[in-house]
Amino acid sequence: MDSVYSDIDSNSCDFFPHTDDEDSRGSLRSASPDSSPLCPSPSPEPEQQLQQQKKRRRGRGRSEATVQVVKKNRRLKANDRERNRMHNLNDALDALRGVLPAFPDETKLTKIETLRFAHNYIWALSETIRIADLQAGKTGDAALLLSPACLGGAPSPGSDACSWSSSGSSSSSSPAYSASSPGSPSAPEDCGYLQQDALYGFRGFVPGIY
DNA sequence: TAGGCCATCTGGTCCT
DNA sequence: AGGACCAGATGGCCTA
Repeated sequence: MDSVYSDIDSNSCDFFPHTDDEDSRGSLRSASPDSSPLCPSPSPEPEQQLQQQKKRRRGRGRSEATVQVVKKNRRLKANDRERNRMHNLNDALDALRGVLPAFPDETKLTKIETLRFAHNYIWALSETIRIADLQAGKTGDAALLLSPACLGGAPSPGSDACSWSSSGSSSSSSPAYSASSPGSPSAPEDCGYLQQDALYGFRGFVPGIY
């Protein structure tokens, strides 16, 4: 709309130097503070001050300029909160990127890629567990395909604690990216893509749930 | 240069 | 009333 705040915002990213109270007190000297209608300005100008005071009494207790400044300050404060909120969101996304298996020599995942990859990854892990359970039930062998550390807490960022070993054969350290839609809860019985096809294909992944 | 991604601003809505 | 959350708009940066 207007670029009034563009300069201000670039300078107010790191901190918000003053509060609403400070603003209403400090920058509203032209318009008298709303908190003290009975206390006139120290140097009463004859005509304009009287008119402003009349305006104040007529209105809701605040002059137009005061309302504008208060609005502007609220907006700046809201901008600051929104900025921090988005920073927190980005921090959480970074933490998620750190937990996910890293691409081999690839650029940082975008936001949407991170979310989709995490979705696929969780789904693939759960599939692995499911298959492991099935196989364990068949053979009576309780061999786990994933280390218990992978099943319990979150792996430390960048660690290999959850190295991909869905079958133990052709795993390498590559993550699994399901190119098919993992949104479907019913996974196909043939889970070979967990080791192969699912890898590196998620950028073309068309999610069904987004 | 077009398109994708991102950061930020902004106004609206909901919640406490 | 104020804060959190959300979605749309906008402009900058980067890459194919």
